[in-house]
Amino acid sequence: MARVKTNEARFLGRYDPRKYPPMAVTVDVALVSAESGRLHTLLVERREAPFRGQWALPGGFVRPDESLEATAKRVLRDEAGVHGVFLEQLYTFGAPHRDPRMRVVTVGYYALVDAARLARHVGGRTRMAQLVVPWAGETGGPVELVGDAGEAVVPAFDHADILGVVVKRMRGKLDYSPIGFQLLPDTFTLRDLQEAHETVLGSVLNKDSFRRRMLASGLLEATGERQEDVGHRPAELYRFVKKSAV
Amino acid sequence: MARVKTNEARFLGRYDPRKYPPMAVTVDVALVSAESGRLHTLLVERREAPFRGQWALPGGFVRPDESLEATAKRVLRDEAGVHGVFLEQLYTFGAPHRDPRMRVVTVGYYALVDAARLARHVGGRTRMAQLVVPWAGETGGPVELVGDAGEAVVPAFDHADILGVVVKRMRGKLDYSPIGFQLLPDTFTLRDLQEAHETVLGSVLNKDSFRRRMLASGLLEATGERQEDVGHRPAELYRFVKKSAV
DNA sequence: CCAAAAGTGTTCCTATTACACCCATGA
DNA sequence: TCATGGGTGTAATAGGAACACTTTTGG
Repeated sequence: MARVKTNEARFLGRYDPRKYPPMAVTVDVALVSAESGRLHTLLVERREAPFRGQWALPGGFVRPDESLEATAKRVLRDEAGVHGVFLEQLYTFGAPHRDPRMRVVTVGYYALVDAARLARHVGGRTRMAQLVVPWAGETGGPVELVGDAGEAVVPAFDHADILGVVVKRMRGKLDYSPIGFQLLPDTFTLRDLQEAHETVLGSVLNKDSFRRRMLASGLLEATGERQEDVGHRPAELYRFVKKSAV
Repeated sequence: MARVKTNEARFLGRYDPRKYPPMAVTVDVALVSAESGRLHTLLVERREAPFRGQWALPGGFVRPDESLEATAKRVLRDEAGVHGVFLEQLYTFGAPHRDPRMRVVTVGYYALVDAARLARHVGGRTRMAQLVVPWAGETGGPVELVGDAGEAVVPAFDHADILGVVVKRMRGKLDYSPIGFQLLPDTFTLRDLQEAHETVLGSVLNKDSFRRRMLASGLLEATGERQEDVGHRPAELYRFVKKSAV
């Protein structure tokens, strides 16, 4: 055992990492929200080549002593100004020439926030773009991005593909995982929640069964408060509660 | 607003990819099969430090002009001797000190084969180990590995964690994705298929509803042939057919 | 003829869907 | 009082689970 350790120590001392092909690892984060039937994401203007002047997902190189998730959190904080949101690893993209500078493998993450919070952090070098999904269900493929005026926004790198995987993942998880709540503020009505689900899925849902399914899930807690100034009967406001283990 | 800009400016100033210490990207592949209620995976003996003499998943560095999936296929071919099997990206592991040599980010893949085919490629520097899953459902966590004699096998690196994610992923996908077939030879009985599912899930399934569910899925095609020499009524042999788009 | 496992028809149960109707609010 | 959407009770339906039963082989 000591022998092995000694051998390993000697090996590590002689080890030269530079003989391996240079490769960079980045993390790109798709920050997504849903509002009035539309999915949005936050983009950052690139100030340097490649793709200078184009819009890209918030992202950055992984630092030597930083975990992948820590990189994602840092990027979200520094480039998008948000923290404490739902964040999950998505997929890793490593096509040889996806970055013209050098070989860059990027680990894609996606994060979910409510629309108001996303809008609060737009400005300067960042903007929002709407996701238009040109495929149904979980077919998959890149998404199209359009700006406020309906103009096409062509993202840098393979970020349209990354966003496509985000939508596919969200559609897949929505049924069995409480990610819909992540797109809403702290309190929300059942209709808000249903709209968020419909926006992600790109299809309409049955009102009654959706209500019952959500209430039966045990993930919702009535706040006792109601909407105000809504021009019709005000809906109950609910809060998301983590399902407690039995 | 100005605050955000300042952050971004600092961010840009700090980021010069050339300054960074080298980072390596590897691909590790968990080749899994199921037989008589047990999940197995193929391990390779490490001939060099770190973890010299220990057992690890087949893996290797991503080459400069090689996609991640190409690396996975090469590793499967060169180290495990199999090709043309189900292969899917799993998750990317990048904890800072998971490899003592240097910072190594590894993209985990998993591949599925039938047990006979896995056994055919064992020998020399490779062995099989049984996966023992110490958690129920999709709780998650590392798995334990045991050899033929029941002895514990401690894998190198974080490979026990990777295998844990494999099992969790398989359990999640089994219901809505035709991955069960990938664990079986070209023709198989419905009981074989049910056993494979039960092995992955770690729980027993209802015979009748499993049969009907599988036959209704349209993914199975009766070959017209039957088992031979089985000591009881021989079962129909089925074949997996890709669901054709309407 | 018996044991063992394949395969099938029927019923039960549960969860979703669909429909109908009442409720509460602003205008 | 009307329009609008929230909220609820009830019936219809689909799919899985459970059970009983028949079928087909080897011994």
